[in-house]
Amino acid sequence: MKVLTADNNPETLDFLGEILRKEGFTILTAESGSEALEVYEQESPEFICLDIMMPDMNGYDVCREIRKTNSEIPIIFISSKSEPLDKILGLELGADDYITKPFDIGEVMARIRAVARRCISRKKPETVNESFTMGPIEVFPNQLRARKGEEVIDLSLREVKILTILHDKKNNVVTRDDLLDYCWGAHIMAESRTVDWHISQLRKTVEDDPKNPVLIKTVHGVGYKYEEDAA
Amino acid sequence: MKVLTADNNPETLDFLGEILRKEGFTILTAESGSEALEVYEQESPEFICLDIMMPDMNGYDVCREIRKTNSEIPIIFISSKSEPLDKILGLELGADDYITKPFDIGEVMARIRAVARRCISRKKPETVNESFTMGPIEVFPNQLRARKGEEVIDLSLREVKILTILHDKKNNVVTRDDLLDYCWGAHIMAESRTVDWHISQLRKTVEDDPKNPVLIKTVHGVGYKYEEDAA
DNA sequence: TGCTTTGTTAATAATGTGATTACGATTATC
DNA sequence: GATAATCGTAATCACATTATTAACAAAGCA
Repeated sequence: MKVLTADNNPETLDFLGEILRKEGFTILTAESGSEALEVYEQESPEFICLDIMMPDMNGYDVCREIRKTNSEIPIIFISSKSEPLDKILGLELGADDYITKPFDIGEVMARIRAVARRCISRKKPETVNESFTMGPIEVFPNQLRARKGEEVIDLSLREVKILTILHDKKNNVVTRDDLLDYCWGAHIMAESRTVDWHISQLRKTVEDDPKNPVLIKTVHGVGYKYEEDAA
Repeated sequence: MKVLTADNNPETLDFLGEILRKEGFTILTAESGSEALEVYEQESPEFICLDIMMPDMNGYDVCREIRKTNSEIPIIFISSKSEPLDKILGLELGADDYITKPFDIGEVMARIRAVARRCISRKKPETVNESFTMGPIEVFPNQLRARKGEEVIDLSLREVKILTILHDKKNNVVTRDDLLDYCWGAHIMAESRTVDWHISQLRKTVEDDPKNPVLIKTVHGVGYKYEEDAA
């Protein structure tokens, strides 16, 4: 498993890295916030340990940046900032744990394992060709694609998520709140007509006749649903 | 969300409970390890906070016991044992976090939220196709549908709620106020013939002969009722 | 019978929905 | 590096659906 550790102190980096390597991890390092982001982009680590006080970009911002596009990857802060408010901020930014320096290396490992257990073990095997069918279309979630007859439809991540949850909850009504929770993340700022807009867009690409949707039916006053047996 | 907190100190329990309640959680408490297990079995909480030093069964053992059958439920230790080895043990037993007393309540909340974010949000949306039967019809609340023989009837959310409460209180009279409370929300403005109208509409779709209702009988001067054994 | 309660209809009000448009942020292209 | 294209979000409007109310007819009860 590839672990990215970012800390402006090379010694800490070495120390942590050595221990982690012994545990069987592959280590990527960064000595600044922006370097951390670069490595993240290029190497796609599966786990991130972040210091907070780093030159040119602090750990909070790195976390915020990563969480914009990736709510899955486990992030742990390891910082000498030990005030409760610092910890709260870190955790609210979407980190999974916050460890203060000086740390006990055993505890760090235990915490990393605890977080990894939660995040990694749950990861479903990413078979590229996984698919499910919804009436006339076949959706390939990992490819962000769908196929309708001969036609290939490119989908955005969000659209795939919407289709996925509708498919998972087939025949049941899915409320807008549910959709926001599952497709956007529970903590989005405002609920508006955003969901409607996306459904509308989706219907344009997916439905044969967007005016008379077959796949995504609207349930007035409640939400949307997909009916499996709409023959 | 139901949270079980176990601590042998009632004051800690009260303190934590109060805060958690303010955050919108439903609180279950236990003052000993065995009590915690009992409550866990009976109430199926979705989140557990465990003290370690408790009479008759310590938190480690409670955690171990629960993890034997449930690797999903988030567990957090909140203990005054602050040695790294204690923390490591707790985390290796399958806990998701370990907080030492005295704790900062904000940090505790942030950590609970962080863990919950991971564990709960990932929960697979389950398709629950529950149903109940009322005489000749079968109602699927989550689908906003009913089936009468071969016929499928689409229902509005309100209609489903009306049917549900009538079914729940079978053979008892449900007053209009009850219906307003349950189907509209306790604080609505309207106190009028609105209920009657909805019942009327419902009978049209649901009853074979709306003039001679079988499912929804009116009880003059009181309200409506559904009789289970109206053969 | 006389009074109250309930059922039904239709008019009106309230709200939900989807298309269009516009905007900001990010990414791609030159 | 500046400009254009794209994507997600927000705001708005027109339209459709649903809810509420009033009015009156019908039914229940004393």
